[in-house]
Amino acid sequence: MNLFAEIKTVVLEAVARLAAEGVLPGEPATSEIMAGITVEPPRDASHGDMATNAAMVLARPAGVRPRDLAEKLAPLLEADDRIAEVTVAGPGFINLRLAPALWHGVIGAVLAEGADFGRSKMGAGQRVNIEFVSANPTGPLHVGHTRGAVFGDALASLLDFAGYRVSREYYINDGGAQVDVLARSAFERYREAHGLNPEIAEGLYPGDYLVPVGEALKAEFGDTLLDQPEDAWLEKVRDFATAMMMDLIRADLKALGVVMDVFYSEKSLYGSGRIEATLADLEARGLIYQGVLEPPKGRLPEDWEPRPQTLFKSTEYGDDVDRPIRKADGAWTYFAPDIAYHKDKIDRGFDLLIDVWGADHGGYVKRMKAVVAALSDNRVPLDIKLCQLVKLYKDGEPFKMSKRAGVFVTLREVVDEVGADVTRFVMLTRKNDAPLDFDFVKVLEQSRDNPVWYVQYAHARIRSLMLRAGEAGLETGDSTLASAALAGLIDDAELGLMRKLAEFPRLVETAATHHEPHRVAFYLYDLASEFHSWWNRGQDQPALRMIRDDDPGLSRARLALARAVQVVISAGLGILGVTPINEMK
RNA sequence: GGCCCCGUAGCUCAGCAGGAUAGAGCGGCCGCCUCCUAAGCGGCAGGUCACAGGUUCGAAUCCUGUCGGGGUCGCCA
Repeated sequence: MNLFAEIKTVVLEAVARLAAEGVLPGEPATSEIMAGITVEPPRDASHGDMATNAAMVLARPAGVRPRDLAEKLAPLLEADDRIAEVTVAGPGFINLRLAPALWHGVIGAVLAEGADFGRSKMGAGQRVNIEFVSANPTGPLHVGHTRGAVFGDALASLLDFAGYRVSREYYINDGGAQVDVLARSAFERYREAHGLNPEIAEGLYPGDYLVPVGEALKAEFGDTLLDQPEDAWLEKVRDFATAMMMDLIRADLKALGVVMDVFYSEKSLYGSGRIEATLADLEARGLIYQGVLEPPKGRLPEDWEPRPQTLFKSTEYGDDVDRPIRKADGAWTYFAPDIAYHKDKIDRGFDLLIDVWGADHGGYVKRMKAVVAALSDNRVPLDIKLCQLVKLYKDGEPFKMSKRAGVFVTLREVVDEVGADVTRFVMLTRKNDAPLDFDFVKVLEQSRDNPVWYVQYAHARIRSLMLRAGEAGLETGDSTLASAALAGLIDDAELGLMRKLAEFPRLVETAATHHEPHRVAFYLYDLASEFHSWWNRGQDQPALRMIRDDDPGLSRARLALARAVQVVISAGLGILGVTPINEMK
């Protein structure tokens, strides 16, 4: 149920009737113009429950004045039972006040639909591939990855809720030089496991998370690799260590509540002919050539020298320069397998691709979009969401990470310290492209400026309320509450809360179209705020208390509203992957 | 220098598909617990939405330019 969509159809029908009666002269409104018609909550609640800009949008093509058109639309709208009052305001807004019963109906819808309230068919079953995390398999996930993991996972849930068929995917960078470095690093730990002194040379991974890998290598291979030249052991050790790192990463993700549908190996592309075939495809379109790039503008790198190389003509699709796909030594750049990988996603039939990257990869957005546009003949959109840095604090003090010493704050440490639910919610309290401050102390604080706690508190309060109601002899089952007579809910706080609940389905759709799960978190904060406010009105005015010993009917109505709030909080948290709590500790 | 992101209250940030008098939290000041969780609520103060143009009936929102902050810039991923 989406009340805004429902009322919008009323508006559109009224417009159609005017058109049929010839009241809309001039050119017939195009579908583009019609799409500009909105039905929204007005910014100022005193204007009414909903406002539509229909008259202002249609006035120009019709060649009439907005207010005149609004005056003609008004009586048609007022004729509908669901609309109690229509006023024309400002430059031509039509403000609608809905019949209270309509708001009351929201409560019924929430209680009937439960966790599915707000679920949308917007996506129409389109298939979406969301690739996220995709960290190099060379060590445990750290905080930066955590943000991407939470964002991608919540976005996936959001799109699923909005009616898309979603696949969560992780691209394993197991084909490049970094996994050879991993192998060499692990080999030193293998030597260490045999009682030898490891030589962690500059450029190797020093972290002691490789110590168990060394032990495991010893268990697997005994001492058979010890005196062998690198050629003999590199591949074995690399595959072994990569597999162990992926186990580690999978476990880290699981601790955060993230489960991937697909792990896609970069290495699997090598030797399969897929890279060559994809590049041949591009070549057939005239998009691959040998050429010499202009040096970058401005400050020239020290070792710059013009060099002919194999280039992809990404400028054909909006990039700034063409991009190399082979290194000087003839090996592929990382871009080449990435092209093949995205081609594979297109071939698997997805209608929409989403990549979630760290902001430091921003320079690669254009070339990736260019290649997907080229390979899909502009049919498959690719949206790339960049996640900004996470800055760590401990009670206001910046928390330094030293990557060189292999000391960095891992996903696991964050989750162990504050829990997966808190981690997830906090990671979504900023837009993805804004930097995020994460304070280990403040995220656990129990105060209003900690949104996680504040939202959870509302949920727990309602739980507590239901227990109280039960003790007072009131039935609190959903079916009982769903049949409550709601006409007594007329206080501003109550109507406001119902309006807020009615916004949820619409919010889900906007958040989904923008690929912005943080909007759900902000909505929940607002909803919680309105609930706390309502609660406290009962503190000030006993007549507004939710449990009224003298009026079981009204109590039931208010409990139904409270329960509906709880259900929507729970549904919203569900999208974010956060478990609602029932009791504050 | 090129490209990308950002610039909204003292601070941290929202701003819904361009809509009416721009919002919240923190900090400051003033109130509310014999009462369902005061871990909360209400109120007051605080803004040239970086700046200048443009499109529009209407711009914090879209376009161009300037300034400021961050990221990134062939053979790392």
